[in-house]
Amino acid sequence: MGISERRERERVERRRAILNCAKELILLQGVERVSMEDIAQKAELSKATIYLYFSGKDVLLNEICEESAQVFLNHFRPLLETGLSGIDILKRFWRSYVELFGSSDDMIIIFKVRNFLNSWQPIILQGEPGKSPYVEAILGALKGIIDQCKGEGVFDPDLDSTLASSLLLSMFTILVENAACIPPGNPDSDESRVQMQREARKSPALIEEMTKAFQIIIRGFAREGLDRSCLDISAA
Amino acid sequence: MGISERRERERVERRRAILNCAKELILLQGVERVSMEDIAQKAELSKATIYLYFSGKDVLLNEICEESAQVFLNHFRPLLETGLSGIDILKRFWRSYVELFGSSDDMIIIFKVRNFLNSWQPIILQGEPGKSPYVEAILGALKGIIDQCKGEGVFDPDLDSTLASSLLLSMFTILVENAACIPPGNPDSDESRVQMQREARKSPALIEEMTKAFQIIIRGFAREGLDRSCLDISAA
Amino acid sequence: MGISERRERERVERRRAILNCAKELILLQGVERVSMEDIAQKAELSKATIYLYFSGKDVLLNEICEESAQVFLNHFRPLLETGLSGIDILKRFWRSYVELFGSSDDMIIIFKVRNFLNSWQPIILQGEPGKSPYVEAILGALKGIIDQCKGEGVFDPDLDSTLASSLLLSMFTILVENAACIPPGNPDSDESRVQMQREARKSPALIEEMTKAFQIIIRGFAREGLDRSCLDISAA
Amino acid sequence: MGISERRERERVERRRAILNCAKELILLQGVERVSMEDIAQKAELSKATIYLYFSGKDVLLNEICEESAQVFLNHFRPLLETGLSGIDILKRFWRSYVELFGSSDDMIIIFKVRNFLNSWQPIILQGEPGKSPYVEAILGALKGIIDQCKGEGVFDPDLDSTLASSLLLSMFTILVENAACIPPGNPDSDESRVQMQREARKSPALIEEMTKAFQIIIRGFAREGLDRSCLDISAA
DNA sequence: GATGAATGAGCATTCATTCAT
DNA sequence: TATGAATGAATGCTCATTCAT
Repeated sequence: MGISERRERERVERRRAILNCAKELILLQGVERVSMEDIAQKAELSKATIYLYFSGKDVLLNEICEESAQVFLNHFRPLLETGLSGIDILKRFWRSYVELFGSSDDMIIIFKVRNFLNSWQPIILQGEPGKSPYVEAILGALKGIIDQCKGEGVFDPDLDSTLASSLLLSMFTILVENAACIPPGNPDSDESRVQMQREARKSPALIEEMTKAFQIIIRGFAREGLDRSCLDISAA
Repeated sequence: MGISERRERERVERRRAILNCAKELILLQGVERVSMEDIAQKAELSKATIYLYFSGKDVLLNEICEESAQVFLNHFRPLLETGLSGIDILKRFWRSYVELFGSSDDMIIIFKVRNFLNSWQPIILQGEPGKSPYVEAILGALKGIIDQCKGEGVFDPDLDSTLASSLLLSMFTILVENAACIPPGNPDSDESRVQMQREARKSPALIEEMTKAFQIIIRGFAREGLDRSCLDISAA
Repeated sequence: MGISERRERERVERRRAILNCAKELILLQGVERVSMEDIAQKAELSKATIYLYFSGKDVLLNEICEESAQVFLNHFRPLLETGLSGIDILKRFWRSYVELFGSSDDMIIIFKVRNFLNSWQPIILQGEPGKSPYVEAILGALKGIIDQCKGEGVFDPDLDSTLASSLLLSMFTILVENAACIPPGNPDSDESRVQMQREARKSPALIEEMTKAFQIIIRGFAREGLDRSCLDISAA
Repeated sequence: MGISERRERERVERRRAILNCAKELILLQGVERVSMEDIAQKAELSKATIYLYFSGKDVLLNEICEESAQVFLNHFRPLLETGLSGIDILKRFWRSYVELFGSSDDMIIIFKVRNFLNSWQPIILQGEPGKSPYVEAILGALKGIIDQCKGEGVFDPDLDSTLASSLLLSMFTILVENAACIPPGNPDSDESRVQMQREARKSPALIEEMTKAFQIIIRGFAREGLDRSCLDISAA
């Protein structure tokens, strides 16, 4: 009776297992160094089995990206309906980012994979719409927040919100790329290197650095003459 | 006596020839699609000969990057000794960037290759120092300009100039990546696609877009309360 | 009692369903492009189930061929007991072939699959006898007709009827292979391509071409000095 | 001085060696079972090296076919300029075929590979002209001979020479396919199987069989009422 | 100094077949 | 009886790098 449900559950779990292995490897070696072979080995499956769950490498990578994007989206989406001011939403959006950045690998994954998949395509304006709905939802949400800030007189009314959200996202990408190679020490093993990176991402110094960068961009968005204190990210 | 000099000169020329061929191919196909085979063929040399001049592909790419960085550096370095104010230097630095961006391929090369090489290394804190002196010199110069702006009370005194220069450079990278895929038309051939991109890079719309992005970052750097008009990039 | 019969009936029907799906796919994609996966999907069964009915791909294909051969056989077998002269039987045999060729896909199936299966086995002397009884029955009937024609003084008494029937069958194979790639137009979809081919097989031009080829072979079989008019296929 | 010549010679020899290995394997296992890996192994080279000489598998196979076609062409081309009657040329053409069939593997190769390459394309009317010049030259020559026979009143004036040459070539293909699997014995090894086949191709029985088939087709081409003795292939 | 030749290791993808349930 | 899941073995192809000449 529950047999098909169990099957379905197992299938979903296996899917997740593969995705997790792939994520792990991406963190370990970088997207461009991960092969289907590697993923299969890590997942203790045959290569062919991977293709049972994902029709191709690009699909798998996109799925990974989407999964992480969904995590991010779920993490900050509630903010959008709080009735808060745009700048407050943006501040909390940032806090979400930093939190996830420290506590999970998802932020690293999103931007690393995205950067790889789109290495010869613009980050925004993907060819086929709907292919990466969650990533696009993040972009859309970000743009919405910026527009709200403009509407509320916090951001420069002449600010191009498409450009602005693109800039922000790009900044995230760069922060991720930088963060991904922070530990300069001698990693005993691959596993430990990932662990070191995870630790490093929680370091107050790094977070402060990142926040500074974000702060700069936000200030750049601001309306002329605005009292800067209301942009202060560190403040609650 | 002049024989060894001629040898050396020829060697340098050959080096440059290889680098130029590689550049051309990078523009034509994108960094990740260029193989040593391609470069050798274009340079009308054997693959093995390439290895006589460059110990490996990464070294070759780094050198390419360096060469373009040198061009850029030479282009704006005179500015540094003009005795102008920091912000004026920065404005002219930007103009240099835009000029070169439109007239030569070097800006594309620098950032495309850099982005490729460092896809698993930090843009800033490279492992072995001194490996990319020209790129670092640009970074240094940029940092110097920012420091000067800080000193002159134009930029926020708390601005982390290392971070700031890194941010700027990252922004350049993104602009380049975006610009690289602008022509959405039907390229008849690879050659014509490169040509289309070259044309596109001169388009006022693109330059305006880029300038907006730069402007945002600069505003983000500014000291609180500063009259924004003095940051206006478009102004002379 | 009726239960096991129903079981058996269902089994037979399922078998046929699988065979029909496979046939469809063969027409759609060509024998060499059809995988067990495709067949299973089309039959709305699992791959493993297919193996419950057929011990392997080659057995399945052979069965397909047999089924079509049976259709052909049933179509022309009544002729054999009509008491007609050999040459008249042969003419009607040909008419049967052309009719089936135009109206069903069986002729295409027989010869395409046969050609594929035997690409490394002789068409005639198969290893294990009795493996393809219907195909052999066709060959046998053909041989019988030719022998009758010999007996009736229409065909060369020295004609090797085994060779002759083999030649005829080979000719059919070639006609099928040629016919399979007739529509040079732009097929909107696989389905429409099959439809186009079905239409094309009814075209008078193609039938005339095929008849010419058949006529040539028949003339080659004829007894020396025979009045050719009695070999005229087009005549009733 | 002769160094580059030696290089070139070696290159040509290597090319030939690869082609010969591939031919051997085709005879041994059939075209469809031969992989680039197999060829490399047999040639005692790495797979990559094969790609140094042939840009792809299809190119390699086509080359093999062309080489054999060239052998055939060179073998019978002198006939075309002898001023002989069409039917005499055809007879000698046939003798060329039989001779080569017995003494070399080329006839087997041509028709096996051709049959494979064109498994879903018509034998005649290839897509891109000039891709297989030698094969096309053979077809053309055959058509020319048939036309000459028509002109000389030996063949039916209504004979469609394109169809006729296609039929002949198809017959050759079938003879080859059949001959390729003649030895029904137990081959001790792959090598010995090929050897057995080579022997079998010289057997008078097989040659007689083939000649009969050819004779039938030729008779089918003949003008009505023609004295058959002049078509006798066995006669000088 | 230059190069033709060679290659090992790798990659994404496919497919007939098996087996526990 | 039926199947979901798994896989081993291929397959065509690429590329940075090496080395004898």
